[in-house]
Amino acid sequence: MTNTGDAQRGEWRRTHTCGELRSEHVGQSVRLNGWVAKRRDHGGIYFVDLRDRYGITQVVMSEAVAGDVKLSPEDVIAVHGTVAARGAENVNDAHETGKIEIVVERVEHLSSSKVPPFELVDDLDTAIETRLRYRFCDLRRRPLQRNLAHRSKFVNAMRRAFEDEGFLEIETPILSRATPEGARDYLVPSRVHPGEFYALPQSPQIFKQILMVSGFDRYYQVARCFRDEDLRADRQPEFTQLDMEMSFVEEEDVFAVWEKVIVRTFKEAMNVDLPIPFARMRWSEAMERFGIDKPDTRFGMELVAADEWASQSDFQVFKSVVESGGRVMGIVVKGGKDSVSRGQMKGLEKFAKDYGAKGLAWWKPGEEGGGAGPLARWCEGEQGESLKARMGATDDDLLLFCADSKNTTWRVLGELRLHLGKTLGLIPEGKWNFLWVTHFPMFEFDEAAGRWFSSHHPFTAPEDWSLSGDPASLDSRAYDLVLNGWELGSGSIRIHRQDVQQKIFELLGIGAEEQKERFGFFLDALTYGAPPHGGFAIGLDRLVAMTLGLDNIRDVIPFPKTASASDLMCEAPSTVAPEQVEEVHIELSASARAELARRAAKD
RNA sequence: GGGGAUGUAGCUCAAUCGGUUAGAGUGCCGGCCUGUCACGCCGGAGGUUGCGGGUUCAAGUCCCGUCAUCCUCGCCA
Repeated sequence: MTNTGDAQRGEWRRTHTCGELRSEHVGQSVRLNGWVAKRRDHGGIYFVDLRDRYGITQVVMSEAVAGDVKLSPEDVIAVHGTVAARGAENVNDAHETGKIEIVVERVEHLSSSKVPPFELVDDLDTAIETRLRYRFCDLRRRPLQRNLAHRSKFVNAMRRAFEDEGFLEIETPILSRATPEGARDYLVPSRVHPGEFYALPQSPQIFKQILMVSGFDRYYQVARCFRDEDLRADRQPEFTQLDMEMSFVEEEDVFAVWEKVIVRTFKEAMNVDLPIPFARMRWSEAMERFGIDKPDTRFGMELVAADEWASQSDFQVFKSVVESGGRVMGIVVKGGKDSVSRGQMKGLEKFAKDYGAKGLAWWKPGEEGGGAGPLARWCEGEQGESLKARMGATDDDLLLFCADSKNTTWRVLGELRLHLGKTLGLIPEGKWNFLWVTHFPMFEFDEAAGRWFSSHHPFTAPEDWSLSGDPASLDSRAYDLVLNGWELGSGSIRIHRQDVQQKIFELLGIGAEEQKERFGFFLDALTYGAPPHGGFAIGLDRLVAMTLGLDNIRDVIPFPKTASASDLMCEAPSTVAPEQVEEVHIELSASARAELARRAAKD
């Protein structure tokens, strides 16, 4: 074996990748470069599986060649040799290159590897912590290489689709300014302006609206967004949106562009044909039928209103809830008489309580003695028959009810429905149920803060530009795109009238002074010829994860952070030199200093 | 900020009621082997049981604290 230093410069360079060679190449003299995936030493003959991101090719060394070769797993080597056909009994169908192998004449060591912290195999079950610490190894594994390749292909198809629709990709600042509403901002202290901070954008919202004012009537961007909030499986502190905005449009124009883009992307990146148009549903219908604003429409078991029945029943709990303005609703578990045991009912009751229910009333009409469950005694005779009729239930079913405030009832039954859908296996595979949810409420009242908040964001246009009536009853022109119960993205028709925008700010408790201070430039822009406009942004990480069948977005992000927003590989965040802190005019609090001292003492 | 789970060899896990020298598989290292592809056979190395404290004759095991990771509620316009 030789080292690269011995070789003529460039002589080691590959003629083919490790996924490329086939029977038709037999006889050719080739050079391959790659990582040592597996070694099988038979004494007189030595097999190596050579891996790169294109595939795996088996290379064979005779004793004469292998004699002084010393290979470790994950070493980077170059092999010079000849492509040979394998005998019929030695073909390996697991690899696309399995009909051939390389008979090696010379091996060069390009780089050696320490023993990796875990085996770089496809079906790995190593703790995510270790995988993230050694992400450079983890990313070498084929599943992650495939995920990122898929992501690239996906994003690329989207870009081409937007370009072909006449959209321009325009970049907006990462160093921006803090916004009072919404998520917590990531802040960057200014060196030049003592005591002042940039904020990383939660989204390019204001910039893209200003681009509309500037006349870039079709904008899009693959935009990185930052939100300093606690993490989840589908949430990272920095994430990517496919962001877009367009002028002179209404809802259906935005929907039509996205349907075109998504159909094309699914076709090009996955060869999946999606039917369009996607379904549309008003927010109020989504809540009433599914109890949630992002319904998974792949299965039934929809919520059914039982308020009327409740108000006529003798069950005081139900009756009083309806009288005090609450809701009584239920879901029917088909065949639940037998498929849901009494023990499982306990679990469902706890589940319901975890989501705020005071209890879970249930009834199995078919069980002997007029049915089982807490509701059975109120369902005798005609009462029971009318409830069954109303719910569309039979004696084989299980009926579950929640009686509470409107929001709690929706929530509990909506979550219960999803839970049962999953655990009872009611959700069919291979379906892509896209759904536009429209007409979200304009505002929500926050009891704790004692004021109104925008349901979407404060730039969302109202259905009624006059904003007359009770804020609670106003519909907005916000919309979400939902796929199989996941919220993929959201958008709205925006406010392009300065007077209306000011009114909204006032309603949100942002006074004239604060408006000027926070949004002066934006309100100003609206007075220089703002076209009607609207837009949408899709969470790319989620969409890519979904299309790969993953329920965690970590595996479509090359360098994700942990639940405590740390990067285990580069160990961010980190302390910095005291001078660096001073330079940006920052002083650490006593508690921060104490924490640092405590950690330093441990090390 | 709250709740739950986990933490033992490089990796994945086991270790009975608190009781001998903490085991297995895999990986790694050495030897043998000419057709393997989860190669095989023989041998070997490898442990601060996350960290700190406590209870006990005795702690991987029980208690308290702490750290990390995962899931989740709040939060995420």
